[in-house]
Amino acid sequence: MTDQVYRHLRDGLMAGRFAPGQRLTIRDLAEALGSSPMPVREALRRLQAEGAFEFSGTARLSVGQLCEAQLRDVRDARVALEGLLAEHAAARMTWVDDDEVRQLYGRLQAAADAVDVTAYLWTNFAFHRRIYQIAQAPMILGAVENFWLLIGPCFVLVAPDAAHLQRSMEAHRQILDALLDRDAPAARAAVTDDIMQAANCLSRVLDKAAKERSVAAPRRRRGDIPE
Amino acid sequence: MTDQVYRHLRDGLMAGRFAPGQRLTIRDLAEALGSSPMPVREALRRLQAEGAFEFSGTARLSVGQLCEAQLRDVRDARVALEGLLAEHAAARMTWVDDDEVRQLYGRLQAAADAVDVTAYLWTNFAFHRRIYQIAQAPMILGAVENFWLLIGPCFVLVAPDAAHLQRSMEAHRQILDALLDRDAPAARAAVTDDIMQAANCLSRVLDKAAKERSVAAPRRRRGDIPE
DNA sequence: ATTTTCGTAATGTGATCACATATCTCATAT
DNA sequence: ATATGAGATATGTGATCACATTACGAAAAT
Repeated sequence: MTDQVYRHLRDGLMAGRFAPGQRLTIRDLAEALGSSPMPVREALRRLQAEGAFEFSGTARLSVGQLCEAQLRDVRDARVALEGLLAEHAAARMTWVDDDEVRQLYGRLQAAADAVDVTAYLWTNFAFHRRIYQIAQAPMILGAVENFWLLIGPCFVLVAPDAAHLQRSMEAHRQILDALLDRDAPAARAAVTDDIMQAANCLSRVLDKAAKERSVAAPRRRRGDIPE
Repeated sequence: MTDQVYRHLRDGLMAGRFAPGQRLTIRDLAEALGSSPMPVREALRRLQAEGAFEFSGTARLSVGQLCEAQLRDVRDARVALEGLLAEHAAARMTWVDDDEVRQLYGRLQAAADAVDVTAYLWTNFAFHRRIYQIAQAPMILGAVENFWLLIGPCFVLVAPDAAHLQRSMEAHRQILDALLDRDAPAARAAVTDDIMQAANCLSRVLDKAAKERSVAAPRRRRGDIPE
């Protein structure tokens, strides 16, 4: 049942149901999930190991939040790893995979048109995951999913930007085309574009948010919640 | 105190003090470390999340072991990630770092000459870690260290191969030279060589071990320990 | 009105216990 | 001698409890 809690939290993270820095308590989560605190503790330790949550040393548990430098690191690592997976996927792709990837692309387009951010986030990860599974390199995919876990909460902030969703769909279209053409270099390039675009958009949004916050709340009071 | 247990196990893993597939029990570890089973459980769950241990679903806990395909994945991921870190390290390197890296190189050479495998493994990771810290990309370094955790136990098998140790030192010499020259492409190439060489050697040793095992013990009895 | 201080409530941590289940051992049958 | 089966042991899991520490909030002093 620890796994059940783990899945729930992991899925919630990727779907953007947690805000960066949001505070949680083990007991509340346990009650919400109808279990004892113990499985929640173990699941949280596991997610802490993956960097998704932070046990702030002292009686404080919160959703992890990434600074600018960390976002840059994640972006670089994703470009390296997902680029590799995209190449392999293009090389190993068979006609059976074509339909599934096309179908996922369609669902992604639908979510983008409906501007349903949670659905878009979820489908986006499913789209990429399905592609990378074709590469048949589960260890690398695991590392990549760990990074997704970290940026999941951040992407909620990008949500309201409908323009980014459509721009992102262009990159996804290029990924799809490259895969259907079995063009490995093009697949890597398209995935790189997608990641870089998302990172740029996120960086812009965070900058703006930081500015607004510094104007609205120039100094922090004692009991202020970090986010 | 969970962290204490975690560090102990993690260090032991990297130093090659655990054999792939080796079976463990929570209670034994707790007794050996002088704590209750609880911290051990949490530390193990954390290490399971990183793939270092396997909770075989059912009352079975063992050190993770990698098959050939997984070793290939880890190799590819390491080339991608550590190559990136090596480039950044060469770019950001200052004269202060030169001495430290040189010193670590000296200790590595000493361990190689003494054919002290545990010391060599440990110093090898310290050498690479120190270099990658210069890259100032802790998220990427974290992912890389996770991979080290997985291959740590495997490298014990390579231990007896003194020839590999000296060959590996040539690659390390090239890494050192590239860094001192602030030559990013050369640093990446040298690190790639190092990783590929180690992977090849490991692959050879595992092939040979598999063959010997299939000859020596053609069929497995009921109570046999997998390794 | 702001800052400081102190008391209370809450939270993570560790320990112990009970339980379901798989594993191991030994006896038995072939 | 080997294979099979049943009893006993051991192991991971979950729950509950006690505790140290910390964060929170109200009250008081400036």
